[in-house]
Amino acid sequence: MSENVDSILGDQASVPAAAEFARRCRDVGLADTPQRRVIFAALTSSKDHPSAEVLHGRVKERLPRISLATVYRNLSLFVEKGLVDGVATASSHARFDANPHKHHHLICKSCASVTDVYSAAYDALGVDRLESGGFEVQEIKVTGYGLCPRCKTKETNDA
Amino acid sequence: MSENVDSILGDQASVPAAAEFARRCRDVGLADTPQRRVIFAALTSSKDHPSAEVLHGRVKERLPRISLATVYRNLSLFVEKGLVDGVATASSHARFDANPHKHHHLICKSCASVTDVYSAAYDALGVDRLESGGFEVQEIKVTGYGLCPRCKTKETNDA
DNA sequence: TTACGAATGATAATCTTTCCTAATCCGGTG
DNA sequence: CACCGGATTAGGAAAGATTATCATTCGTAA
Repeated sequence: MSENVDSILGDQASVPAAAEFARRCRDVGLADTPQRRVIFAALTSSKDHPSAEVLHGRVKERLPRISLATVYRNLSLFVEKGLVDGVATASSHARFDANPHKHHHLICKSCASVTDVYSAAYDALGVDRLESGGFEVQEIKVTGYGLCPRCKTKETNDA
Repeated sequence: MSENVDSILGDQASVPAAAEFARRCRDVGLADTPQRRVIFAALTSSKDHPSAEVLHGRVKERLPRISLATVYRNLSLFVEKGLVDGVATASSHARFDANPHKHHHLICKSCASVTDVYSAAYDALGVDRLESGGFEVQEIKVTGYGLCPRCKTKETNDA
């Protein structure tokens, strides 16, 4: 493991950033590995929103032997632990409904079930409260993540 | 094509529903095919939010020869045309950022680019305006879909 | 430094999308 | 109401993307 892991962030920032990352890993119960340092650093220095594959390409410049699976695995872990933010753009692994009324969704983090919800308060805000920088917003989706009633009681009993 | 396409919805409802579906297809420029009728009917009669694969299983009871690709293709078309609603539950085809500030996303329907946005108005509403039926909401994501500045000017020129 | 649990890399399995060709749908005609 | 022609669609297979598995290596705390 001889690559200079930190230089992605630039040499001044690298040492504090590495220490900060190590601390955040410890906080959420993840080991501080070179691969994770590089993945996180590459994402931090990305201005776009790269996909796992694109990020893998960037990371490989520093760690040529890193596996694509490692990138997928850790991005997903980072999202789960709240270290990074993920957006699903395409329809993959999607779930569908034909409910014709305007509604939003609640997704259970534990069992992945989906529930329809209605919220006049959110609908009232509308599109223009989210527009910025010339982006024309046509539709807004609000999604809540948490625990469905069934999983909530289950978690309580486990603890 | 001898299967009884409409009976999924029950015999009383079937005839009006079929005509209604044909009309909606015409409105959005899609041909009215047996496969689409069955897919849509199966989704309409589903109380859960089935995935493409699950729905394919249900549809196959009526059209045993229907291809999984057809189900994926048409669900995606239905979402695009607004006939049904889709939710991305897993991380597939996801895009990532390490922006540590609370933010939401704008997704361009044309080029799929992702932009960060901040909205005090939406953040102010908070979690409880979306809770219902005992679901414990821990986090809310607001996503806007539309046209980014670059694609907006492009569309204008095309038309 | 050691020992144990966790993470990586490689590959296989799974899921989703795309491509290509033959069949089907739709509007206008006879 | 059956038929024709152009455009759209379905099926099947192949490509692409994501996830799971497993032996080996690594990180961490004592």
